[in-house]
Amino acid sequence: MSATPIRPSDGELAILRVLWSRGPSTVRDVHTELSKDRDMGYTTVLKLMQIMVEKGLVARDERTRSHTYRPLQGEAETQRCLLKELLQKAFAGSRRELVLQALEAEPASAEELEDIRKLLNEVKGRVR
Amino acid sequence: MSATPIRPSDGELAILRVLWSRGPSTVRDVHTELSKDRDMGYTTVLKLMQIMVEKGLVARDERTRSHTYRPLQGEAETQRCLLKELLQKAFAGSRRELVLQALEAEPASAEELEDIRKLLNEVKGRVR
DNA sequence: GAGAACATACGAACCCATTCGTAAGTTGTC
DNA sequence: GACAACTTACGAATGGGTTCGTATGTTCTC
Repeated sequence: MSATPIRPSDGELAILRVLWSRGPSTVRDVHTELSKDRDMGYTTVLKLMQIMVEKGLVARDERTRSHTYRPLQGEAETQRCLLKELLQKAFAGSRRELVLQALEAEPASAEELEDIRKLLNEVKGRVR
Repeated sequence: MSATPIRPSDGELAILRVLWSRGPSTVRDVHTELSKDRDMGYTTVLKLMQIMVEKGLVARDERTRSHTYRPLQGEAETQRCLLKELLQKAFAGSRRELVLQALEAEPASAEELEDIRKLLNEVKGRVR
């Protein structure tokens, strides 16, 4: 049983994504990774990660000189949390509408649709 | 051809939802409607709607004493805008993952899944 | 016409997320 | 040991969104 996931801010989410893909990392690691996209200072990332510790989004191992951080909630879990929020705020809770707009957001390719159809069957199999 | 939709904030989205469902409305209308859920002052809604005019989210008709406001972008359009943003920020652009987590966010009922399956077929028909 | 009720306008305060400069401590190198 | 490189800690500025008090003007009612 896990606690209800904490909703990360945009910046926090970006950091979490690095941690999910890289595994436990130092501030330097994360900063290096994020610097590929945006341009941000080292201490900015540090500060953000410190805040994330307070919030309980990540845990910090201080045994090494450069502290290493690891995520405390999973990627799927966090995605569902964010999705659920958007579902309520913008779709009045209608998942059908959400999926519809997700598919129409940009023209979907035939493969993509086929892929999702398979997915649907799997989920369906689990329900009955 | 319409301009790219403007991303509304949470408060703005709540107001837009009222306008979409009620049609052109006054500040009083919107405030009355929103008050059913949250507890917010009249001038708060007014201020927010004034800002929305500046942003180009709504248009204001000042011919009547109580100005009436109407949305300048559609609901589906706005939903896609928000969804697209989340898709990039939390799902690395993978719509498959997004749909998966949407379906697993809460146990989906069999009807709901069937509903979405039909939806998928429709979209599919449009592609080929 | 006086007063109540209602409308808009606007400035100020507040919260949260983000950003970064600077200080201070640790490690490593010569 | 001195200096460079690196690390964490922390305070402060900034910006967007939200909230609301107050001022001011208009309409309605008696």
